[in-house]
Amino acid sequence: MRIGYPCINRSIGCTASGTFRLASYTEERLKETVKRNLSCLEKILQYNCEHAMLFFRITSDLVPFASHPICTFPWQIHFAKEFRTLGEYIRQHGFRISMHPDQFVLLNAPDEGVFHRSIADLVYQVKVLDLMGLDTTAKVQIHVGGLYGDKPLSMDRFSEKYALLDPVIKNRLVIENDERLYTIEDCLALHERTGIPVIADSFHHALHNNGERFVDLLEPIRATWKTHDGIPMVDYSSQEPGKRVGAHAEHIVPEEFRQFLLETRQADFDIMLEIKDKEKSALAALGIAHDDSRLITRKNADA
DNA sequence: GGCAGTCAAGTACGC
DNA sequence: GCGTACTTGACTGCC
Repeated sequence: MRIGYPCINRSIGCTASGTFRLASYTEERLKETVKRNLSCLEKILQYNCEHAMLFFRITSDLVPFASHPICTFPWQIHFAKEFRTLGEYIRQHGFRISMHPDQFVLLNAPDEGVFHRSIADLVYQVKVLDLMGLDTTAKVQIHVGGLYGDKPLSMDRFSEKYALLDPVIKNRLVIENDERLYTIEDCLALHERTGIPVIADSFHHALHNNGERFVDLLEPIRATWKTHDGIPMVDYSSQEPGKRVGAHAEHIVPEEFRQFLLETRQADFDIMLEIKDKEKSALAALGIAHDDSRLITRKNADA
């Protein structure tokens, strides 16, 4: 078990998500921004290494507009060396890496344009992981997509579109349950039809489910991850008090997290803490999990 | 320097 | 049918 947080580190004073307005796009601007982002990503990984946080989600903004037609600059070639160096660092220290395209990536969209733009974005995200030389345990997680007024049909369309994907994308893609439309059970059903691994979000599951307990789904979920996929990834969060139902917490709730570790103790997986104060909660989580036998520490990861 | 409006992309839903 | 929420940080223009 590794523990980590997504995309942003609030402690180190830089961001790997720097971007700019489409209207101010220039090749120069892109180069400067990507250079800064990659340099900051290196700092974030160093910070994570020092604190034994070995799971990290890389921001989709690492290369702004990478999948937009305006971006014709060969960033893959220009920054190949930087990506390779980052990848070496990641492998050397035993990090697990994920990426998460945002809501606009919809494989099951009936609109062909939306579908093709989604493919373009997946190509970009997979390319980032490939340039780093990471194996297929590094994943790109997406949601099933929209309902489009007919859920069974929209699930059929997901399977059909998934079948069309390049193996390079398929090897990295995993599907996640969401809080309103598709449950873990829906994702498991899609796994049966496509072979795609299922990444569970425990918080989304609490808000939208088919009556099953989260712990009872861990074994069926684990079975969707093959050896080359690595152990399952799990997204974890809790409710921010007083906010809309589904709003992610500002801080980890230690007692809740301790209970989560206890309930799931028979399963092994990597935990992504989707909590707003990022590395701060991840540090707290590591403290809570320090005597959990599943936890991979920096020492045994380096060894 | 600080603030508020806005940002590539889509869908669901209420009116 | 249309506007807004969703979710989010950060860019950008304006004061």
